[in-house]
Amino acid sequence: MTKSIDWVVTAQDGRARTGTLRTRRSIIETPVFMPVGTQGTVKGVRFEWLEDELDARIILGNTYHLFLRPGPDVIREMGGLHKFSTWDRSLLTDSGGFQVFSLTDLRKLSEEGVEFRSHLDGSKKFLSPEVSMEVQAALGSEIVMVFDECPPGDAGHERTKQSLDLTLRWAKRSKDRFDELQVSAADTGAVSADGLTGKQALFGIIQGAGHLDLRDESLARTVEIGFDGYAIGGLSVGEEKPVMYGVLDHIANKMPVDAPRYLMGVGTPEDLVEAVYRGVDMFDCVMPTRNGRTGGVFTWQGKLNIRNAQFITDDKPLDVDCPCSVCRRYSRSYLRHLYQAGEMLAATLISHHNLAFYLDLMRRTRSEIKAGTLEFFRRDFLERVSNSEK
RNA sequence: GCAUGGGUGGUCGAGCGGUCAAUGGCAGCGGGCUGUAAACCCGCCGGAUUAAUUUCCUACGUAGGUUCAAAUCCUACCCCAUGCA
Repeated sequence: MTKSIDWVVTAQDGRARTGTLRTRRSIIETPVFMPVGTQGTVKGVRFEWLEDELDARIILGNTYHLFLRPGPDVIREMGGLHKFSTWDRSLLTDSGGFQVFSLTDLRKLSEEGVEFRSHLDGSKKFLSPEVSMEVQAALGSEIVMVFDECPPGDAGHERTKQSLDLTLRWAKRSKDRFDELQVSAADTGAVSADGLTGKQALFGIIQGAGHLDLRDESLARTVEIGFDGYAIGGLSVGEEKPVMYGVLDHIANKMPVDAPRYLMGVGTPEDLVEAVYRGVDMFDCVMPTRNGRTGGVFTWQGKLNIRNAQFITDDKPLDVDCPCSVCRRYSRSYLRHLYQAGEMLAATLISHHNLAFYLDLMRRTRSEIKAGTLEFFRRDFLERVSNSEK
C-alpha cells in the first residue's frame, strides 16, 4: 500500500489505450473527460445530474479561484472541498498555473512565485509552489497539480526554455512541499481506500510550447523528479492547431506507459479524439460548459449554434443521436426560445447536453479502443463532424 | 374647443439649418469561445449596386413654403399626451 492512486492499462489500440484509474474516492475509466468546476461548481449543472445521469467520476477545481474566494481557511473549516460542496467523487485541482497565463496582465512573476492583483477586488495575492500545495491540501483533492508557468503557445525558444526551467524548479518545490503536507494532517480529503494510501496524488506538468526538443527535455526532467501522473500543459493556448497535434505526436507516447497522461485544457471533440488516438488518457476543458452557456451545442454531427434563426421552429432535439435527458425531452425550438429570452435554464440544459456528449464521446473511444477500431472511428467521426449536416 | 409639449429608421430615443442614411439602448441577424476575470465578447443591422469608406434610390406624421442647402426654420392640416373648459 504505497500508492495514492492506481492506474492500469486495460486495452491498447495503436498508441491509444484504455485504463482504469482508482483514486481514494472513485473508479475512473480512461480515456476520461473531466468537467471543469473552477469555483467548486460545474457552472450551471447540479451535482445530482453529474452523478446520476452523466456519471462523471471526476471533476476539476481551481486553486487560484478558490484561494481568492471563499479562501482555504473557510474551505478547511467546512471540512474540505468535498464536504463543502457535497461532491464526493474525485477532484482534480489545477494549481493556479493556468492563471499565470490567463491573467497575465494582473500578475508579476518571480523566482519565488506569482503575485496576482486579484481580479475580484484588486488586492495583492501571492501564489507559489508551496502556497499552491497548501491550498490544494486544504481543498483535499484527489489529484493535485504542480504549480507551473504556462507560457503562450507561440512563445519563442529562449522564452520557452526559461519558462520550462522555472517550471521544473517549481515542480521540485511543489513535490517537496506536497510530500511534507502528506505526512501532516493538512489534507482535508484524506479517507481510507482499499489498497491505496488514502492520500493525495501529485501530477507533474510537461511544458515546452511548440518546441519538440524542449518538450523532450521537460518530459525527461519531470519524470526524473517523479510524479503519480504526467500532464501536457501549454497547449491550446494560442498556437496553431498543427502545433498541438505535432507536439502530441512527438511526446505523448514517450510519456511513462504506466502512469496516466493528462492533456490539460483540451479541447474540442475533434481534439479529444485526436489526442486519445495519440495516447492521451485524461482531459478537461471549459468548452462544453462555457459554450453551453453561450449557445454553442456539440453534437455527433458537429457544432450548432442554438441562436440561429434556422431553429425557430425546429422540433428536433439538440442532437438526434443523443440519449441524454435534455435531448429526450426538449426541442431546439424551445431551447432557442429559452436562450433568446435570456432564461438561465437554456445555459443549464445546453451545458448538460454538452457534458453528456463529451462523456459519451469518451465512452465511445473506450469501446472503440477495446474493439481495436479506434482508427476507423476516428476517421469517420472527424469526417462527420466537419461535414456538419445537423 | 383652448393651452402646452410631442410625432425620427423594427422599437425606445438623441439630433434641432450643411460634416445625417441620421449618436445610443433594446430587439433582430451572424461569428467567436480549448488547465473559466466569460449567462460573455466581436461584427452586421433602410433598399439596391460596386473592386471600393463606389454610386444611386427611399426616408425623420401629411401637404406646401423659405433657403444654394431642411429631420432641423415657416404655414396649414392630421394624430398623440397632459392640463383647463
